Amino acid sequence: MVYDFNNIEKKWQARWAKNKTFKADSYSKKPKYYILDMFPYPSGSGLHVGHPLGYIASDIYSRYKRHKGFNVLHPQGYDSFGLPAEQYAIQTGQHPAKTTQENINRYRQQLDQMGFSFDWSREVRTSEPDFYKWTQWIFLLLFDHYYCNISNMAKPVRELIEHFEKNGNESLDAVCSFDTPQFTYVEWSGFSENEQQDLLLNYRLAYLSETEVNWCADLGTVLANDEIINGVSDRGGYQVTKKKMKQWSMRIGAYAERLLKGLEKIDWPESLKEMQRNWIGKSIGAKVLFQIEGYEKKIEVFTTRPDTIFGVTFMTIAPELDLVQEITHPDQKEAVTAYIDETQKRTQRERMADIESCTGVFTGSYVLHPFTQERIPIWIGDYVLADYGTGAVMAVPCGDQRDFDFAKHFDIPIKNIFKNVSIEKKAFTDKEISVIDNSDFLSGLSYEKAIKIVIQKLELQGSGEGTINYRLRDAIFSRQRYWGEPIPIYYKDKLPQPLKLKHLPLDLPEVENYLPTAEGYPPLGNAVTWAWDTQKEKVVENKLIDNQTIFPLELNTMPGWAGSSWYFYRYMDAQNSDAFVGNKAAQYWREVDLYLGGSEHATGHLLYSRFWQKFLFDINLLPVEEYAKKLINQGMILGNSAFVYRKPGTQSYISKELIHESEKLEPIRVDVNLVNSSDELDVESVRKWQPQFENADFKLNNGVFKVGREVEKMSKSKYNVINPDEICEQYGADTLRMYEMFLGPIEQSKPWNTSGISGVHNFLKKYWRLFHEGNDIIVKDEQPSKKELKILHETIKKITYDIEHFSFNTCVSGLMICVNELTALNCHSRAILSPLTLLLSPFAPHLASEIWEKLGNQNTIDHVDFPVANESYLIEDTKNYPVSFNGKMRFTLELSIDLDNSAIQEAVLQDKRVVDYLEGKTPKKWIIVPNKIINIVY
RNA sequence: GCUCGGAUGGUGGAAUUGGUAGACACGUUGGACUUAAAAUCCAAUGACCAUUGCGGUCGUGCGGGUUCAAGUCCCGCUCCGAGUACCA
Repeated sequence: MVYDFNNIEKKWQARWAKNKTFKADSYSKKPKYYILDMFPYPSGSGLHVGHPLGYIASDIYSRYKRHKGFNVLHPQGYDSFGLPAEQYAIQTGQHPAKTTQENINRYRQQLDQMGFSFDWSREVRTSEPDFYKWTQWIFLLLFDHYYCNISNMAKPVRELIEHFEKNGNESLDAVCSFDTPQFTYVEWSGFSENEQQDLLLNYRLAYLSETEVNWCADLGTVLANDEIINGVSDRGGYQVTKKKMKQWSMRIGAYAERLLKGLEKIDWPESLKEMQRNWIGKSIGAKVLFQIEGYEKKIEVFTTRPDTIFGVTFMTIAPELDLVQEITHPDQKEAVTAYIDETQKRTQRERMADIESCTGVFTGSYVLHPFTQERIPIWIGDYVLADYGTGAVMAVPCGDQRDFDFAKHFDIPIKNIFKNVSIEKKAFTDKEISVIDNSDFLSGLSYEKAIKIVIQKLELQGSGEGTINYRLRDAIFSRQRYWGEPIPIYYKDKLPQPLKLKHLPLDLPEVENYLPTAEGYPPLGNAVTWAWDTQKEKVVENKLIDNQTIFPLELNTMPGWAGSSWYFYRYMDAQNSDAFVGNKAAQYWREVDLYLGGSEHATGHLLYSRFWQKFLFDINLLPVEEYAKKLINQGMILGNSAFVYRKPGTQSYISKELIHESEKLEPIRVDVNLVNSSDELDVESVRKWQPQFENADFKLNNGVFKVGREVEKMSKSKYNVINPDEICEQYGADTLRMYEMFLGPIEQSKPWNTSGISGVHNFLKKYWRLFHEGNDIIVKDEQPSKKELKILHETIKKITYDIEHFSFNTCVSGLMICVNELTALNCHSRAILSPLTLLLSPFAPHLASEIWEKLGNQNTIDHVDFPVANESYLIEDTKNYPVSFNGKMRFTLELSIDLDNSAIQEAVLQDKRVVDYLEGKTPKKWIIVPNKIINIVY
C-alpha cells in the first residue's frame, strides 16, 4: 500500500474542520498559550511558498504545545484594508470589498490545504465594520487623552481642562506640540470655546495639525518618501512639491522613553530591538536659548555637545521655519526668498541624495552668545532639518563636520576650542579624548565635566537646560484614500469633534469614484450615501445632521497600521459586540506568548502596536504593557528570478551561454514557471505569455535556450512567484511543511529551491513503510529491545529540545536518523512506533493522524500527551571503557583509573589541569577522546 | 558613514556552546533488482599524497593571539547581507 498523501490529507483536513479540533477553549483549567502569526494582507496573487514559512513554524509549535497539555490559542485573520485593493478598484471599477473577499477565499483555501491548525472561529478582518468599529473607538480614546509627564501615563483630557481652569498651563508637565503658547487660568477662562479646543489639540494623543507633506497634485494625494524617485512620483512620473496640509497625527513621541525601556523586558530578536532603538533615536544633550539681537524672541537649539558652546561661530536654521520670515533683514530678503523657493522645489529625496553640496543663505540677523554676548550670524541651511530637535543648530565648525563644511564654503570664521588638536582640514569630533580650551570657565575640562558645568550655568542664568531628544517623530495618521477606516470625527466651526460610541461603526460609504481629486479632496468626498442613522442624528452625504444643524465629516481615512495595532486582542474575544475585548477574556489570555512574523515590520507595525498597547494599558483597558512576550522573525523565502537577454533596440534574445562578456544586453524577467530545473526556457510558452515575445527571435544553443538567474524578493512583479498549490499536489502538504523547515534555520532568509524536496518526501514514504508490509499494517506488541529504546529516547530528547528552541530544521534531521536506524533494525514494536508517531505529529500532522488511527487508537492524536524521554535508557555502558569506543561521552571519572592506564598517562601528563588535580584541585567531568587526550571539565 | 548580523565540502546546512569538524539531506559515482524504465535498496563521496594492507598531511573567509584543546574565545583585516542615513 503506497503512501497516498492526497487522500490522507483531504480526509484529515475535512475531519479537523468538522470536529472543530483546534478551537481554543475560552476558559480552561489547562495553562494557556497564545501563538500568533502576523496576519496576511490578502493580495490578488494568492499565497506563495514564502508566506507559509512562519505559519508552518507556528503551527508546529502550536501542535506541540497542545500535546504538552496547553490550551492553545492559534488564530488567523486578514489585514484586509490597504492600497493594492484600492488601486485595483481604480483600474477596474470593482469594489475593493468584492476583490478583497475573493482574495480571502483563495487564501483560506490555500491555508487549509497546508493543514494549519488555526482556530477559524475567531477569524478577524480589519475591513469588517464589526472590527473597525473598535479601531475607530480606540482612535476616539486617543483623541480624548493627553500624556502626563509626572505620572508618566496617558490621562483624560477632562483632567487637563480642570488643570487649565485652576492653573493655566504654566505649571503643567505634559507632552504637547512644540509651539504651544503659555497661558494663565485667567487667560484660559477668557478664551472662546474655539480657542480652547484649538489649544487642547496641542495636547491630545490623536491630534490635528498643519504638517509638511509631499504633495502630488496629478495623483491627488500625499506620497510617502519611498513613493518618490528623483523628485517625481514613482507612479506616473509627476511633479511632487512640499505642501502644508491639515493632517491627523499620533503623538507616539510621548511614549518614546517607555517604548525604549520596554524593549528590555521582552524576548525579541536583538537585531529587531536595535532597529527600534535606532528608530527612536534617543540623544542626551541640552537646550540652549540664544537671544536674537533687536528682537524679543529667542532661538532655541538642541545640542548633544553643550561643552563646545564657546566654539559657536554661527547659527543655522531650517528654511521651513516660520521664524525665517520674521527675522530676515530687509537687505537679505531677496536672497532668502530665492533660497527658500529653491529648497521648496527640492524634495526630501533630492536633499538626502545631495549630501555633497552645501547650500545656505545669510539672514542678515544675529543672535547673542549666552555667555560672551558676541554677535553670531544667523544662516539658513537645508542641512538642518525642520522636524528634528527645534529646527535650529548652534554651529560649532571645529567640532562638527557639517558645520565645518558649511563654514568653509561660506567663509565663516572657525574657532578652535580643543587643546592640542589641529582643525585645519577637518573638524575634531572625537569627544572622548578631547580637552576643552579657549572656553572661559570650561577651559581645561574633559568633555564629560564640561557638559555638567555648562548645563548648570545655563540653568542658573535661565538660558537653557539639560534635555533628552528623540528622533522618533509623531506618526501622520491621515490618508487621502478610500479603502481604510473612516476617521470618526466631524467638524463644528472647523474644529474636530468626536463621534460617540453609539455612532460606531461609522461605515465606509459607497462611492462612485475611488480616485482622490487634484485639490487633495479625499475620495470619501465622492460619497453619496453614508450608512447610519441614530435617533435624531444621522449621516447623509458627508454630513452629520444633528437637530437640523449640519456638520461636515472628516473625509480622510486611517493608515494601514491602524487595524493591525490591536488585532491580536480581538482574537481573544472575537465575537464580543460590547467591547473590543471582554475583560474576562483579556484577563485569561493576557498577552501573546509567541509572535511570529517578518522583521520588515520592525519600525512600523511592531512599534505602533507597542505604542497603542501602552496607551490602552495606561487607561486600564489591558492587563499588560507589552503584548508579545517572545517574538521570532522568520526569514524570507526568496525567489529565483529568470532573465532573458535582449540586444538593445531589437527583438532578438540570446541564450545565456552564447553571451560574450563584452556584450551589453538588456536583462528582461520571464516567468520562472516557464523555465525548467536546468534553466531551460520553454520558448513556445513564452511567446504566448506576453505579446512582446510573440514574434521575438530566440537564439538557441544546442537546441535549448538558457536563462540567467538572480535571487530576489519573491513578488508578482518579478515573475518569480512559486505557489504552494502545485507542490501540495505533487508531494503533499506534509512534505512541503517539513521541507520548508528542513531548508534551514527559521530566522534565515533563503532562496526557494526544490532540489532537496525528494529527500523529505522519501523520508515520509519510508516512515509509511515502517508500518506497512503490502496492504497490512505491521505492528507487534512485543517488548522493544534496549537498542530500540535507546534510539527512541534519544530522539524524544532531541526533538523536545529542538522544538523548544525553535530549531525545526534539526528536528527533521533527527526524525530522519531515527527512522533510518529503526528501518535497519526492522523494528515493528508498538511501544516504539506509537511515541514516534507523536513526535512526527507537529511536523506531518496528516500522516501522523492517519497512522495513529491505523494503530487502533480510539482518540485522535491531536491532544495526546507528548512522550517524555527516560534518561535511564540513554545511559552509556561504560564498563569496557576507556581504550576504544564509538562516539563521544561525557561523564565523571576517577582520575586514578586513567593514570593507571599507561597508554594515556603520557598524554594526560601534558595537561596542565592534571597537574592542578595532582596538587589537590578537583575536576567535575572528564571527556575522553580515543588516542588523544583526556579532557577535564571543572 | 554609522548600527547589527554573517562567512563551514559541488549545494542546503549540523556541531551537545571550548572537546573526534562536515550530522541529515540534495547532487555525483558505482552496484543490486528489472527485458527496460520508474520505484526501492546497498556502497563511496572535504582536499591532497599513499593506495599491495595499514596509513599520512592539510583543512571551518584572511593574519595574529589565548589554551593541553579553537568553527566556537580575544585582537587586527577582507568580503557579503540587513537596517539607517545631513539626527546637530
